[in-house]
Amino acid sequence: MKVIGHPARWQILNLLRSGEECVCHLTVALGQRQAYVSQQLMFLRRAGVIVDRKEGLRVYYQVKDRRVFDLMDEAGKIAGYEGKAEEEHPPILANCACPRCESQGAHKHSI
Amino acid sequence: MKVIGHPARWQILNLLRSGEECVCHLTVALGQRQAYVSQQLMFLRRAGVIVDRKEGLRVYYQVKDRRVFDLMDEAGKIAGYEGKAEEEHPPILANCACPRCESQGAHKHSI
DNA sequence: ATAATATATCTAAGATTTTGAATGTAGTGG
DNA sequence: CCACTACATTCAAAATCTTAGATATATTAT
Repeated sequence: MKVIGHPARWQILNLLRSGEECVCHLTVALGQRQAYVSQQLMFLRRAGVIVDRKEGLRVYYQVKDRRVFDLMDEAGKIAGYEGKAEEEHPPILANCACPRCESQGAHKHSI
Repeated sequence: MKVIGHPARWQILNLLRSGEECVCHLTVALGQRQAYVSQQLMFLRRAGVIVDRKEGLRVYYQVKDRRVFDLMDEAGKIAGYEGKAEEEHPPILANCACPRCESQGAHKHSI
């Protein structure tokens, strides 16, 4: 319960709506230090909300039970949080070096 | 969010599933000091989850938006909390002096 | 007005959570 | 083996939350 009642954690979970993401991506998306994000991920992992999958150097996280999203939507609605949650997770970040973001839209050859 | 992620508050909300209850009833039901219960009620009130109605000396509370119960049920299910929430709110307490409890089942003339 | 009852609020100590800083570990490439 | 990268963990200070104790307010009765 209190697991998701935390801004950074809530944000992380929203980012995981579209599927699994690597720590580096989440770090860029949150605009926080890596250690901090890792801490929150540890919290969520220990609470059994997310699971990790290692692939080489990278670690990918995804939610264990997608019903948490329903819960978040419900909570959002009750709190009168108008912004439809489904839209707040841009899967591609311009300044992210993770594989997914690198491959797509990586036209940053400007200045 | 963190509003309901608190044992006493969660309990209070469960007690309010059956409708409005007075503070004295909630106090007996929780087995806590009156001031403590009142504090939690203040918390819930300020968070906009419950509303109060005064009637003479008594103050009755009820939830503002019953969808919080759906939220609680959802959360309970996800957390694997088997006990079906609907059953944990005995409306009548033997040792409660509030009007509702006094009127009914007040046969406590035994030892 | 005084007393009694039901509930509310204030305060501060204690407990917990959050956050930053430093450091540790595990894969990968040279 | 050494260096590097991506991530994890530990530790402690700072912020926040919880709770007990004392006290205040409002309503009713005398």
